[in-house]
Amino acid sequence: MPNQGQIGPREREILTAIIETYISSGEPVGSRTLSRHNKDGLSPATIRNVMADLVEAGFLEQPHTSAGRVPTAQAYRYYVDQISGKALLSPADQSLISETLQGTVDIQQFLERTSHVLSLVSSGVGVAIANAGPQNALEHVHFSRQGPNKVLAVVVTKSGVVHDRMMRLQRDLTQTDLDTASNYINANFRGWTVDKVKAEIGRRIEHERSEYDRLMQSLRELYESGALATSEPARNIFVDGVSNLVVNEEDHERLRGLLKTLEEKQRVAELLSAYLDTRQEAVRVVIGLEEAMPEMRNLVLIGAPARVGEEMRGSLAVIGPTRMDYQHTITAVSYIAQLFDKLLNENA
Amino acid sequence: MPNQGQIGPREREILTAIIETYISSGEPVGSRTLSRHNKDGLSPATIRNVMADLVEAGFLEQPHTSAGRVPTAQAYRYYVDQISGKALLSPADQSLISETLQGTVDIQQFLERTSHVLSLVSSGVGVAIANAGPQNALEHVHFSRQGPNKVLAVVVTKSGVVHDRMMRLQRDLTQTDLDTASNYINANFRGWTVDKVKAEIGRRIEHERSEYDRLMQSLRELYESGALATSEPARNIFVDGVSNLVVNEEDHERLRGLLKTLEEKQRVAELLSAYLDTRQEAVRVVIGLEEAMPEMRNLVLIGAPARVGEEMRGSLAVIGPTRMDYQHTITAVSYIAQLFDKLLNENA
DNA sequence: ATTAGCACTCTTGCCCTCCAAGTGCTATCT
DNA sequence: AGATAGCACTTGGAGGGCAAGAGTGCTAAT
Repeated sequence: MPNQGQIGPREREILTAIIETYISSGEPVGSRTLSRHNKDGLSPATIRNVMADLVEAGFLEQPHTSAGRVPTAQAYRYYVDQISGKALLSPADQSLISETLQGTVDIQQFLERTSHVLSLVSSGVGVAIANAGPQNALEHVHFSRQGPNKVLAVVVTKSGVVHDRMMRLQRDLTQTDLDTASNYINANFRGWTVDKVKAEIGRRIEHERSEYDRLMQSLRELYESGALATSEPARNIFVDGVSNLVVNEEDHERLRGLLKTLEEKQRVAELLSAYLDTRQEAVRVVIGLEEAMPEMRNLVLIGAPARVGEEMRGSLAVIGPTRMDYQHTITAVSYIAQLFDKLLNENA
Repeated sequence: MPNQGQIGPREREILTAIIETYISSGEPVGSRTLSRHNKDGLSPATIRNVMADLVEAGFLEQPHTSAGRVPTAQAYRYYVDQISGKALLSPADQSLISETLQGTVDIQQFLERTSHVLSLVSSGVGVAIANAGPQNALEHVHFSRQGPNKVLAVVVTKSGVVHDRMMRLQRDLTQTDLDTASNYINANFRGWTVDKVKAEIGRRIEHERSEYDRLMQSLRELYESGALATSEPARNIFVDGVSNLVVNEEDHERLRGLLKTLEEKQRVAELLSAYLDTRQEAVRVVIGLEEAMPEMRNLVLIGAPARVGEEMRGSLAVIGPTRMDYQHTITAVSYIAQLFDKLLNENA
């Protein structure tokens, strides 16, 4: 990080102007155009001098000798730090967001709409994830016999997430067996976290070896078929607005790779969890995304964790081009993150 | 349709050769190259004559005067009719497909994997839909109180589809109220189709006006909150492999529009339901997709209905470029459609 | 009926030139 | 000393001309 100290007020102003011009135009910005569009009448020559310094300090680079300057990742980083927390969301966007999110019936739908509206108000891809971690408290389970050896397990957690799972058992259990089992689980373990329930049931069926206890046999059967697995992560990952990325990407091969990655929702989830700390409160802007995934060069992640209910946490983010309206997007993400908790408690 | 009769065996052979060459090369095919690559040593001049006839008959067109010929939609149509039912799926693909689909736990997952594998074996977008029409027979319902005025409704149909829905009621019902209601519904209506159940409950609560019947009040409350709505169609539509389309599309604006449409799964569903008759048995190839959706120019739909269980029907399809390996894709779609019923009955 | 020949058309790639935009440097101004 | 004006230099992109390649239609010959 050379010459960080050289950033005085004049340099900062010019750097900001360059970045904003570049964001809106998409083309390398030169000293002349900048001097024209900028209100304070600095001459091109002066600006050139400052630009040279900024190149030196690592904030700008030039595609080739006689072209304008383009902001580097470092410049975006600096810019984002400068503007953070300054903006207001337009009333239009506010109402678009709250109208879209109002009246959702469950978390999945809420996440889906969140990702959608994120992609609408930004120029990037909207992502919304519920970290369906096993830390969720059990509300109740329900088993229902669907046919010979076929059982449907429904696991509901306090936060309102539903996991349904059709299973094939080794042995055929009657509906009465199943009801006995679910009553047992609900009576004993309501409020426990799902993984603790799982562990405890495992312990009990291990301990209670008597082959003649019908309940224990049923439990064992259900346990071994994975009745309590809540991990179907792909169901709780929503990605929307991929088409937004088409505009800024000229290289077909790269675009294809990018879309492919975004289609593998699991990888998107990894990305978020790598960069978003669920304990942090504010919006986070990650600028060098290509370090984690090379196909994501020139993309930034603007994300925030979101608390839902008591225990359940989620993340939401926009993945968009470095050339994006940071101010607007950051504000939008922050706004939705704040709504998250409130709306879900209201509606669900 | 002018001059359809002009298609003799010679013309047909040449037309087929042109189409296949064009599919594999992607460039307008001229008489010279065709005469070289085609085993029967016809001279370019002869081929030119035939080509002229084929242009006349509407099977070919030339982008400009001195370029080769390109097949028209009519040509693809003809070609597909010729080759239908001729091919075998490669063992590699067969095992890829069955390995992917084996071990699925529920319909959603099955559909998801189907769309994925369809996109893998073709050069297009894989689509799988469960027509969660209200014609499904009710297996049982289950209501569970999640908090003040908050109720989770789970509706399970015979075919194993689960609809869960978090509702907000006007009045607060106790879990006992809810259990009474669900027992009532399960005892009286098991096996009915969901829409008939809905209609009948509507009739009964209308008829039984006594305000003092607690059960009826609960039912009314649940009914009015939409407890029996099974229509969250977007949950049962899976689209995968959009990135495949990037390769063949050079115009960014069109590509963007296309992706946008594909992201609106509802529209994809409309497309399938417009062109696929669930009563038909075989694979259907639709060639002029732009008639229904202008952004889908140069795309074809290769789809088939799929029966699942008894009543439940679904559709699966590939949406890909006109320039695709028809033989291969048709066979794959047909193969998976046949597997559909079998696998789901086995596993679920 | 098929083919060979030929003149014609059209696209593509290439090279060349010109031009606009931008730069760095130096001399000058305040 | 900082800001500006002037100037020579660089570079990518747009446009024009040119030759090559591929393809066509037509006519005449087999």
